[in-house]
Amino acid sequence: MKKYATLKDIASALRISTATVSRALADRWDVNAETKRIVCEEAKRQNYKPNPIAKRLQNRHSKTIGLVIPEFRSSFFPNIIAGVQKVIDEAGYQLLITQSQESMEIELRNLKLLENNMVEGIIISITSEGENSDYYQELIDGGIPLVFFNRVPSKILAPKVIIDDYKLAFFATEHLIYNGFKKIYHFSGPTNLTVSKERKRGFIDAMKKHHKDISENSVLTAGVFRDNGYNCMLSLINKNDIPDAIFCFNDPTALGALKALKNEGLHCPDDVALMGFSETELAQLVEPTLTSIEQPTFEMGETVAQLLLDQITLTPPPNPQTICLTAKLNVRKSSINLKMNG
Amino acid sequence: MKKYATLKDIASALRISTATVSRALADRWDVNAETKRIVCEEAKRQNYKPNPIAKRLQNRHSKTIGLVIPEFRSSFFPNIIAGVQKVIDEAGYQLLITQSQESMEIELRNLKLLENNMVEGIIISITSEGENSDYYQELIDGGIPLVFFNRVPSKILAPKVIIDDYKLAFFATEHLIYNGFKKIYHFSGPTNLTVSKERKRGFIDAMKKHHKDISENSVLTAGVFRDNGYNCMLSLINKNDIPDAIFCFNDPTALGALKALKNEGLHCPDDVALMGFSETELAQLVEPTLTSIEQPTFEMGETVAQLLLDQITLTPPPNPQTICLTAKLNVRKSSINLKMNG
DNA sequence: AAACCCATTGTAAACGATTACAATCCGTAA
DNA sequence: TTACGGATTGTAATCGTTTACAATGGGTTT
Repeated sequence: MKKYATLKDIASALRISTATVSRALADRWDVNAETKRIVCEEAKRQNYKPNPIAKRLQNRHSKTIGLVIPEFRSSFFPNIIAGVQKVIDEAGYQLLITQSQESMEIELRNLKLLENNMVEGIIISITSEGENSDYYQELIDGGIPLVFFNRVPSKILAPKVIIDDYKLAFFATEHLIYNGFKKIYHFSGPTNLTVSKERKRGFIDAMKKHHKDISENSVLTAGVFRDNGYNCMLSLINKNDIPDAIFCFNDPTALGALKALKNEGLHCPDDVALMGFSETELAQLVEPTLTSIEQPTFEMGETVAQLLLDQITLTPPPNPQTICLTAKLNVRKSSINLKMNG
Repeated sequence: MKKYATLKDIASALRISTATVSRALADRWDVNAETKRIVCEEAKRQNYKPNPIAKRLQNRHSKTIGLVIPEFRSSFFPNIIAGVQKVIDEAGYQLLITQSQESMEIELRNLKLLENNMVEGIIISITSEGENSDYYQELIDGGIPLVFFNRVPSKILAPKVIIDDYKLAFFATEHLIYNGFKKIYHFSGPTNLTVSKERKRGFIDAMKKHHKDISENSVLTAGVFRDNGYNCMLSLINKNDIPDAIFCFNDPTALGALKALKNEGLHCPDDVALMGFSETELAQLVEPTLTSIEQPTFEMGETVAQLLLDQITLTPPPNPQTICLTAKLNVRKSSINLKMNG
């Protein structure tokens, strides 16, 4: 019936106390060398494995941290996970990964699941649906530090790792302007996300700076998925309101737009130039290759993990800071003005 | 100092025993309604959350299962995770996800990590590097059931979920043959993986059946990554040994080959037709779109999870069975013979 | 010989929850 | 009045491990 051998089993087999067995296995100085040998032998014989649950109950920390990400279908989040894992591993912590699938409800369930597993902290990028702000705050108040990255909530005071979405969107837009495109549109992300707002603001300010026409039609709310970009592009085509270039919220929406163009017999960048954001692996594989902003994903993972570890291990925990990483623009074929550059 | 409120805290605040508190919170019949009310009130006031670790220690199971996958950069494994998660969730279990990054060493570390977390079973797809067979057996013998999918070990007796790689590789090859391609090559996977062997066998048998030339040059060992396909293709081009069509081990290698072709100014399918396997999302996005075998990933996840739950919950556990799911061939542009079909 | 130290081991409490069993109180039937 | 049953609560053991403290026994010092 019993699956595991316990300290008690070893102790009774050797007719000594569990305390001695525990000490022997921990290789403590205050136990006889010969006793150690015998205990270790018996432990091996019984295939003893310490019960980590009992250990945790004893020393009251799980050495585990939780991760909540919206999805891992694009290469963006997996790369971040790799960075997180590296730092976490080195610190002797374990990582519990969950996936919210862009749903607030699943996110909430995941947070509770992690809480139930007594994680010592949580790293999270919020869903495109919105924030469970109340629960974030509850967790923090309850002693479980949260650290946000990429998609961060506005109202919560906590460490965050982001890139300067505003500046990069500004650059991206200027890139399109400098390339000679006239009618430039923006497919923006979910309205409730800060990143969406920032990128949109960057777009608008860049357009204004260069005195480009900008109407209410210039910005369309798309979303985060490929379908969103596809539908947006399609609606523009149907309205026959076709821009020279589009700065898309992210790569999936840009790829969706690209697909719509192809389906309707239009060409990129000849008819419509496209530009993505966040640099998924696909950007280099599609035809034409996609201009995009490359975020330092691995580094972002490392940074956010380190911030969380600081919250957990340092006393008192450092004040929440927002770290802003730099990203870079990768120019590829999808944004090159053929009319202008030959 | 103390982070969490415990039963004892509530008990002493109300001057009753922890037993009563425990029973009240569990909403048991044998406790006074008024007491229940008071206890619940006090619990809320102190923000009491039951300690799951203590619970686990008590009832001696973690209600957690582990998952080890090689990577989640392609959409293949993420889809499987979604299927697993659905079944697991419904059964009231939790999922601990780990990533072996195609490394035997990391896989071993992950297995130990899961073991230390007292998972009640493990779902695993082995790395392309090889199998930790001895440890798999040790875990199984130690009472932690393993269930394999997709990439399965040959020597271990355990439930498995696969597709009929042989048959599908056979079909895939025939598809190329029927399309009129003459010189057909195969980029095979890592030699130690069963799937590699099976797909290769399917390829060879199909070629033989149709009396196609097949030399030792016809099969090149590539690997699982895009780079592997790229390098293989490049070496063929450099040797000027260019086939009409290539049946690739998987989509990444096919995409790598595609990239090499493009770089060298060759065209697909005009010069070389390509065919992938396992159907990542990318297949439909690249130019030309990639013919591939579509595996029922979500269903595979559901199936493998159910097999594991059976092992855990049923007594006696059912005999290990190997379930073979069916897959389908999605014909796209990369394998259409333009010379033949106009 | 008394006092003390050192090495080694055991005892028992603790971590937070659950639960078999016993105990208490009150009302009611005999 | 006694005894019994039901409702409610408490006591204490248990899960597997760690650890403060006490205990033992032998050797050394004075």
